[in-house]
Amino acid sequence: MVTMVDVARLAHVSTSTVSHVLNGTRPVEEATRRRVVEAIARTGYHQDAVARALRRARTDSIGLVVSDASEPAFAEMVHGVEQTADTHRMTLLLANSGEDPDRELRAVRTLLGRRVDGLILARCPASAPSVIHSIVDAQVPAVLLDRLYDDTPFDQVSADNRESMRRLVAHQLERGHRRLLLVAGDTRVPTMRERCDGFLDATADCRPDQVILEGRDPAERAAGLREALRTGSVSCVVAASTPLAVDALEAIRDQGLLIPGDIAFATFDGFAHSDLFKPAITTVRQPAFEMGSAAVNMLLERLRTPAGAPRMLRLRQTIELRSSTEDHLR
Amino acid sequence: MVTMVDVARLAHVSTSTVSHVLNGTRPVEEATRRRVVEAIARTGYHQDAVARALRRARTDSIGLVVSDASEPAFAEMVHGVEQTADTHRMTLLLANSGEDPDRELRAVRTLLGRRVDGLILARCPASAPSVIHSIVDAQVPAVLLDRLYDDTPFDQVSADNRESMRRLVAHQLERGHRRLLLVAGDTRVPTMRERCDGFLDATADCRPDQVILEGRDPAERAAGLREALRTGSVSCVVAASTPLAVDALEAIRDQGLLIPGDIAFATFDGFAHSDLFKPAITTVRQPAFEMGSAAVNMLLERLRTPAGAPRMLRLRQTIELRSSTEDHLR
DNA sequence: CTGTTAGCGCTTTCAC
DNA sequence: GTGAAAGCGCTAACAG
Repeated sequence: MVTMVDVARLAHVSTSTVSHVLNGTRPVEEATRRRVVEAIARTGYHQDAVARALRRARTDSIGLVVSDASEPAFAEMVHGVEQTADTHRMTLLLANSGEDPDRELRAVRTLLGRRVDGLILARCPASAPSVIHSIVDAQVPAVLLDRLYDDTPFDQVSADNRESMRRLVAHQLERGHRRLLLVAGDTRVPTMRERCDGFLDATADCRPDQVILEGRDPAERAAGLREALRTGSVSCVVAASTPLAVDALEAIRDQGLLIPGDIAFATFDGFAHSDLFKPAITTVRQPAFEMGSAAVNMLLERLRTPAGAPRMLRLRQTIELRSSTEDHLR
Repeated sequence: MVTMVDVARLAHVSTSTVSHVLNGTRPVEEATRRRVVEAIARTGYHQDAVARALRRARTDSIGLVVSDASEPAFAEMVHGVEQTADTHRMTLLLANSGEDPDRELRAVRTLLGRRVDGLILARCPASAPSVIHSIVDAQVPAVLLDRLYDDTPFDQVSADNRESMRRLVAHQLERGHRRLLLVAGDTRVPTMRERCDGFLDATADCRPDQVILEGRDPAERAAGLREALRTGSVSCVVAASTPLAVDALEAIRDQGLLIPGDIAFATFDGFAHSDLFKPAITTVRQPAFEMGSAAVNMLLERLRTPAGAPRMLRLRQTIELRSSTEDHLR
């Protein structure tokens, strides 16, 4: 392996000069500089980021732990994080907890051990408190992404889930729906909790018939859906996330019901290219890429100014109205 | 920061004993071991992976460079890579070239500088030859994923694109289609080239009317599609990837044509949850997750036994037949 | 079974 | 404007 020593020898300078040429950390006479650059080219030298990191005590890298890389919304966030990190010449270390608290803790510890300069975290339900302690102990800045918690000393980035759901449901109420079903999912997940609260906000006044289907077990959910749909006590279904929407759509299809003819339907996060397919589904869309991007920016800002109270950023979601909620079109 | 020296002092042993306890690299008397473990707990010590990597000259990490993280197929591959890397206690460094050769080269160099133990690469079109040179020079094992090249000394993992396309198109010919349109996309990308070749294989014998729409410019593609569809000279459209399918579906919709009534349609890679939406699209599905997984396994194997000829692995794709090609259902 | 010690390749004082 | 040298925290001979 070719090291700075080889370059220095060839250029008849010290390693410190090579280092300063490489990093532009102090003035170097043009002639010297040129000899060094030349020597680097001849030897094919490349800086060793590991040694550099050890010496400088920073790695120019950030760690990202997501709870479920297979969900499109998270994939987009990962993309946003990668892109923005790259812009700032930071390398991304990616880990996936798969919604498993143990794996999450292991991932966080691994990344801390690798001395990432900062950490971005979409925590999983039942996330261990030691995750937070580990990060605090390591004195590494972190930002929580999407899944927000009250009790943390960290910056946070999320979307206006509660308000978006309130508006979505309010709209359905305006259209005259009085028998609503919310497929709420695992409300231990803050995002889901917020969406659920938004639903309650919307229905608080006019108090329509409503069923809220909580719980994380898909089989149980399917049964609940079947039951609710069969009795015909529902005119509008709202799913709080894509996987929940899949379950709901399957149940609706299996029940032989038509959207929007028999039942109105809307979801959060949704599906790609909804405009190309039927039913075209009304969707509350997260600015997932931007959320990832914002998380990186917050992290880098915090790296510059470690002091100060934790910040919280809520990005606006957009409601894409489509024919699945246009039941007069039937 | 607490280091091994602190632990050693507290446990009244040398740092080498601490190291050996930590890594299990030599027998340590039970009483000593316990003292060390105790001291580690008391101090809250965590191994510094950076220092360790520098000393051992391996990082227990692998680098992944994908060409477009926003395509679902790639997102799945990333997921497969992450999962499998994690199983082997390897950390994943992720970079995204965004189909830009310069960014790709930069990403590869960055990852090599970080001394990844191996590299997985989905190269972009017009990928620079220096990408390969850099990797060879660094003597880092690599495996090419999805996008395959003849001229490389690396292991490769892909799918049987050519054969799958041949079968897909043969099926359409059997159904009586004689006016075919292939939306082939950027055939500089090997994957696209292979799919295109499979199309030619299938039509070689019976020589139906066929149009092959190549090119990477979306606007140009849209114009070509409009033209081909307007003249009514097409009874079956095949798209070679998801983005191409999007363009095609938009054109078909804008032309007021119905699938499968007016026109049969099939695509590669496709959309998530195709069974929930209309038109339900016949799709050749890549085992994307498995491809990522296989790439990691090949890489680790190569790490163990660096010698030997490059291997090539082709995973089987599956053809999911749906109603978009069932034109008798009209 | 355990300790001493020489670095891994780099950055950064400090001195000239 | 440049160089000498001291480590960053760890592993792995080597020696006992």
